[in-house]
Amino acid sequence: MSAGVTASGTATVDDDLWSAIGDPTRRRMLDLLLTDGEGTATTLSQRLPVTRQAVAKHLGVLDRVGLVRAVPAGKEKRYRVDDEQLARAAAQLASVGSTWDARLQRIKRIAETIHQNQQD
Amino acid sequence: MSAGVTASGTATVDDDLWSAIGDPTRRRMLDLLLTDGEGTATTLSQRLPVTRQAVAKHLGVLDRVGLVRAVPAGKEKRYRVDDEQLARAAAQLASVGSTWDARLQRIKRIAETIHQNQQD
DNA sequence: CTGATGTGCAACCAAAGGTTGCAGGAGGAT
DNA sequence: ATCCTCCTGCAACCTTTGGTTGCACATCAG
Repeated sequence: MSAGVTASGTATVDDDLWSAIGDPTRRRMLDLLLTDGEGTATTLSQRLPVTRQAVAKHLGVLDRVGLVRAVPAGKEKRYRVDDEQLARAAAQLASVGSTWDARLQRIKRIAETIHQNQQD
Repeated sequence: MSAGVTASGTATVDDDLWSAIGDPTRRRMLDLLLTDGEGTATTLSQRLPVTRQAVAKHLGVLDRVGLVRAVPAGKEKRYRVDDEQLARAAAQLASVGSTWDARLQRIKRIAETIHQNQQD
């Protein structure tokens, strides 16, 4: 059930990764993990408007796509961001963004060309 | 129902816009609209693995956040991408991506500093 | 051992993406 | 005007997913 390529075959985006970072709560969790260095389901839930169990599920999702790694420490289970995977995710975000920008530019350019030709 | 700022107060991301572009089907619809220039619920659904009704709902969402604009043309209702809004969305994607990158860099730098201090 | 604290699992709820089915409006052909 | 076709819009329904509550189990501190 992974993904690959969009309908137009340009973006080459991993849908699993996207849906993982598409959720606002998960994005905030990543933010917290980045700033704090690490965190458990309990500590994260204290700084978020959701319950510990919800956070635990999200951590499961993030762990499954590899954005986060669990480090069991006795009683608790500390989670830390996987740098490489997050970098990959960030790259994909930037990629899609710049793809859109590029197309918008191209469209604008074409529009201007048409405008010029009509003036001839 | 808008949004604003993440838990750490850094990103300033519009959650409505994010959730709009977070859906893979909607992203592909935007792709198609960008490449084709315009499209109706029917034409888009023909090039996507979902039904016309599903596409119509997505167009509703995209229209609500302003990423797309409807242009009634007699029998059919043509949709076109709103350039400014999509540019805004692209900027936000790039913003979050670069924020993550920056934090990863900072963490890496700190780690290296600690490593150095330990060697003293 | 006893009491906190942290985790894990299960049942349950609501919202969202998706489907089928059907009624209705706009054009083209006769 | 009529009929047929095509596209849209609305409603009911299913499934997944983000979220909750509740409870059982494990681990550390006293």
